[in-house]
Amino acid sequence: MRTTAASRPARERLLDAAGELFYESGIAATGVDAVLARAHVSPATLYAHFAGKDGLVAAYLERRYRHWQQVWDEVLDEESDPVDRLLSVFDAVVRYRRAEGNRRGCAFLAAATELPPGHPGQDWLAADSRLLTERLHRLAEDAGADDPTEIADGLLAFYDGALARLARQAATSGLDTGDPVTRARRMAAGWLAGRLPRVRSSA
Amino acid sequence: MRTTAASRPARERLLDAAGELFYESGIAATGVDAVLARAHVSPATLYAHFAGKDGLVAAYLERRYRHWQQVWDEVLDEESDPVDRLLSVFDAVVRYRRAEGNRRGCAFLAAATELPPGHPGQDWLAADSRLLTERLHRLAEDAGADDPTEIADGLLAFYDGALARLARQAATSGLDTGDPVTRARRMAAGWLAGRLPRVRSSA
DNA sequence: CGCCTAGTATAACGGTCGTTATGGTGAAAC
DNA sequence: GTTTCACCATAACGACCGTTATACTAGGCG
Repeated sequence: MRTTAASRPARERLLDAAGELFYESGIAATGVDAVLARAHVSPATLYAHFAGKDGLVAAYLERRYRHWQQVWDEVLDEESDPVDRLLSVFDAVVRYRRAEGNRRGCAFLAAATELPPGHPGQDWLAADSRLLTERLHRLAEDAGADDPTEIADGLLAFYDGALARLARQAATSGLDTGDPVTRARRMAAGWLAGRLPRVRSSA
Repeated sequence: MRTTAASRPARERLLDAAGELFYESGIAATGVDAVLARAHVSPATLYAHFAGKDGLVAAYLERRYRHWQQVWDEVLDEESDPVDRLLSVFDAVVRYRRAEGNRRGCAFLAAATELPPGHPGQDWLAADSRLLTERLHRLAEDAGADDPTEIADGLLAFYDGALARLARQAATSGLDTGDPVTRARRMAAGWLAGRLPRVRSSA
């Protein structure tokens, strides 16, 4: 193997470039040529590793999904209080976004509006939704909620609200009331307070 | 003028077709040819009425903005209770969406992720955000809120959450807990309850 | 050495994009 | 009745899209 002067292999360079460009400029708006140029990869190599652009898009979403899940896992391991564990989804978003400079909003929300119905990347959007609902449901059970489904669904409403606000901010760029995610966490904490059997006050 | 056998003039036919296709299939994914074919309009006519596709997109967003504002006005005229007037934004969305068959999510949220930064349609996205924040702020003042900015921002969080959920549903298509907008209204009403000086219970 | 692998560079493919040009047509205005 | 205006249909434009083909090259390994 060559890997071109001790750099990373072509497949990872492609994923790096795709992750940067798809996220920054949108999936549809980013041409294959731009990804190839940024990754310093020839067209033949791309199509040897992925099933065309759609395959690259799916791999890009898969990578983001796994990374996001991993960050949430880490945050979750640091929390012991059941309520804090429920609210950890907001802390995970804060940490996830900080790692890439807090620019733009949720890649999955953007992809949900960009990808056509049959696209292979849709599987990872569904996986993201499933991860959110199932994990929140389980954490609500652990917190002793009477109706875990309602708790999970309510928290998801706050979560989605924060993500949509981030997407809106990109266009508005006006005066904002701080970080939408932090604000959503605060509102969710208040909403949760009266709704769980026994609550220790959370940070 | 011809207007082609008693049908509507070409400009309105173009806006009708664009409104249908842009909303249904996305702005970037819809070619000019598709709009022309649906509107039964020749290319020269389009470019005589609009400044290219970008101009048509901006006009499409402007039309949606004005219609949305008008629906909200109507709903607002029917409400007298200050709290109901604050929550009218959710009722307006329900009515607005019902008029077009409840398909897909918010066109402005989708456009916010699709349009590049300098696009002429961005003005209408900003106008939408401004309408929401300013009107909610004024309604919060009318309701006698101590901190109208906080009330308006909180309601906007519920509102954005409902829209993002709609966008997510298009991809997930799983079992849903009823209409996200109605659910957001219920949560917002509960959130509002303890936060305003005097509250009559609202429907 | 010779083979294989993973990669390179360049070029072309057919298709579609947004846009413009050309020439024609029917109805209203003068 | 001629002009004028709004619109039509068709075709072409250059640019870019995603994709494939061709030919070449540098290490790893037997």
